[in-house]
Amino acid sequence: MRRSARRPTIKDIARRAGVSQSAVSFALNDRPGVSPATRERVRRVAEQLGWQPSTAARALSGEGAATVGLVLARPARTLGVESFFLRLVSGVQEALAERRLGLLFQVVEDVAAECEVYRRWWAEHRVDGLLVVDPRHADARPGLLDSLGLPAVIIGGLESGSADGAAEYPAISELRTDDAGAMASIVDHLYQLGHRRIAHIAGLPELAHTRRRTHSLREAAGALGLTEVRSVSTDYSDAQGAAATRAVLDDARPPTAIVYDNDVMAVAGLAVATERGLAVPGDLAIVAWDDSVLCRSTHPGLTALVRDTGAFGRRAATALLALLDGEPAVHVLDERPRLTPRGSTVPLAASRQAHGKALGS
Amino acid sequence: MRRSARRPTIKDIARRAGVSQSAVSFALNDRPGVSPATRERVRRVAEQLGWQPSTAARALSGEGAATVGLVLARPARTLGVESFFLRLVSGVQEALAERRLGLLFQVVEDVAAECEVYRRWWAEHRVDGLLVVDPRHADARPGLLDSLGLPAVIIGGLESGSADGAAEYPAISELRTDDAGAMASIVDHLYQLGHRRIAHIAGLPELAHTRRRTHSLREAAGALGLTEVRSVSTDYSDAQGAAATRAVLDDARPPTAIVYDNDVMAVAGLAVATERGLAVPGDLAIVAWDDSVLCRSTHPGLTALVRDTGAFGRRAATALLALLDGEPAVHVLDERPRLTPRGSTVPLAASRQAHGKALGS
DNA sequence: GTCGGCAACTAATGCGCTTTAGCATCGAGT
DNA sequence: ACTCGATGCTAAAGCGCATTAGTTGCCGAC
Repeated sequence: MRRSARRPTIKDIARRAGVSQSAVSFALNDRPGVSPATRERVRRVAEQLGWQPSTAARALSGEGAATVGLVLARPARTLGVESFFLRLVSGVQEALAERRLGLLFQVVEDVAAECEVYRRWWAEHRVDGLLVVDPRHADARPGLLDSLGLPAVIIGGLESGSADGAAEYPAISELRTDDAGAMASIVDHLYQLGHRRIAHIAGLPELAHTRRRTHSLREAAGALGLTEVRSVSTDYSDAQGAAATRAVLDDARPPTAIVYDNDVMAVAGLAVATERGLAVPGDLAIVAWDDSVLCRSTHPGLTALVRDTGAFGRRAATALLALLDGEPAVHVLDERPRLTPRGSTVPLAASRQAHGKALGS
Repeated sequence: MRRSARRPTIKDIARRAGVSQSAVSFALNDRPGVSPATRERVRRVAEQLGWQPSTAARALSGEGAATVGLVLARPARTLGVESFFLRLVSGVQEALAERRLGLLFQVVEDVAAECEVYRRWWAEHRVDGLLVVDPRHADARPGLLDSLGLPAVIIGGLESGSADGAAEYPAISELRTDDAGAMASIVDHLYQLGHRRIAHIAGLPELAHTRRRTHSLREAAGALGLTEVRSVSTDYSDAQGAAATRAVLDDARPPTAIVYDNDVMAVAGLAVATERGLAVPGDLAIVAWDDSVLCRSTHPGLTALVRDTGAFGRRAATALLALLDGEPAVHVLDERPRLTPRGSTVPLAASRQAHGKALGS
């Protein structure tokens, strides 16, 4: 078995450059105390040897682990089609790469396990900061991370209420999604198409954004004088999406438009509608929250709320970098997603009015 | 700004337990040299203090970084619906969790960047081993990792040819997918349904498994005396899947069955068929390689090749753990995925024979 | 009764790096 | 001429752990 090549250390560089180790350290970290000539020479030797600082040694001497963590708490069952995360992570990495930060990623079953991971990572000195996803109502994680002194960015934002721009915790930022604005744009869109009865097939009720969307639907509908709106919560799965669709369609006064909290359920809902002989968009309009290839592959294509998930991740990571640099925590609102109309919602004039039954009062 | 609580160290434990630091180290690492009583006492103190070994310190004293790496080389554009990876990673973590190993995850644009990441991780001492995905024809990565002395598991396996069980590199294992067996089962299934002209909408041509599948299709078809089979390669996107579908359907003698290398393209292909007025499965049978919610949400449901991706990831991680323990590299063949028939392929008797045109000669 | 040998520990070293303290050297100021 | 203060460097300590080389105390063997 061939031995692995030894990694070069600053000692090797020092020897080759004919200086002390500390001089090398100064030179490579842009610290004063070395002449420009020496600095340049050391740099060249380091380059030539392919030297990279050992993160372990750096971490040990107090520099931090050069790593941020991201834990995804999802039961394995729910990991279905999840285009969101990979794109988010991809964006995150773009921002992290500039600082050569690594991303420690873990999938766990639930939030309790997630908290354990945070504790362990903290004690093990593994991460400098965290990206927290799927914020929940009365979320215990920000408090925990604050007490551990780990900077973090809450991706998605916590509650709807405290949009004050002030930080509750000194080292925990929030990147909020504009759920209220997005929901308003959906409701407006549907209203203008003539819809008066709207159902919202939501995701997990404990998630903060589910609560925000549910709340915003009621607000937006109220502003337009609509009373026949309802939200039903699910676990985001196609099965529950289909079941919820059947439930709302079985209503005495069924909705003429359904808003789904993810693409998977929207597609499942479309299947249910087809199964029942309901024409989409003629008898039922469908809107999906979050676009993906699914929304484009169906017949008709599904009107969807499009956001640039990569950019979202990039902004979240950038916010974390700012925290790591010691800047104060911020609460920022992300840009509003755009509603992209497709075949599943169509102006009244173009829809099959002839049926008469298509739209509510 | 509140200071973060100090992490307990082995020194704290030593002080509280009234022994030396080395005794603590021995006690906690199950090394001889301490009495059972002392060992127990030290353990209790450690527990009480919530002590966890600092990975940085461990790594520095030669114990490895307690981390494995996984790099995904995909242009951001291609990160569409990718249920496979999250499930794979989820499985990987289950196996890693037992040893408290972390997973360093990175998304990059291409294989060149991937290799750079490997080099950097090696130099930075960040990982003990790697999981390599998307193995390619004439892949440079195994050679690189071997020269760096980093153990690795090639997920999916390299070439079809060298099924000799022997390892080319001493610390690089392969977990092969049984593409040949799976393709044979698909072809058999279609053959028994009466199909004689089969098209294969493949993925990226440079991927090893694409080559294996393409090759296996020819083999399996040849064994049954079928000559009218073809493979078309794509980038896995819905767009190219649809385009390839149109291309093969435009053929003078179009296929009566299409096998898609992923679920996204299969759904896109179904949409194309519907668009053209082709009945599925009457006029065209569709098989998807890899199941997901997509295949279940369409009408008809898509016959798919189902594999337990979580278990696959678990096996890969387990193979890596074995390597890290110093066991020799192995080349193992993973279990054959099961073909799950759904509405998109139906026995001849049940399909719309009346049309006559449904099946080829 | 002495000594080898073992059990149970402690002391000390090193991993690769950052950082503080220390040490020459040199030019400028008085 | 001698000091002062930069400047450019080296020596050494320390981060938290594993590990190797002692060090003690005790028991059995001779």
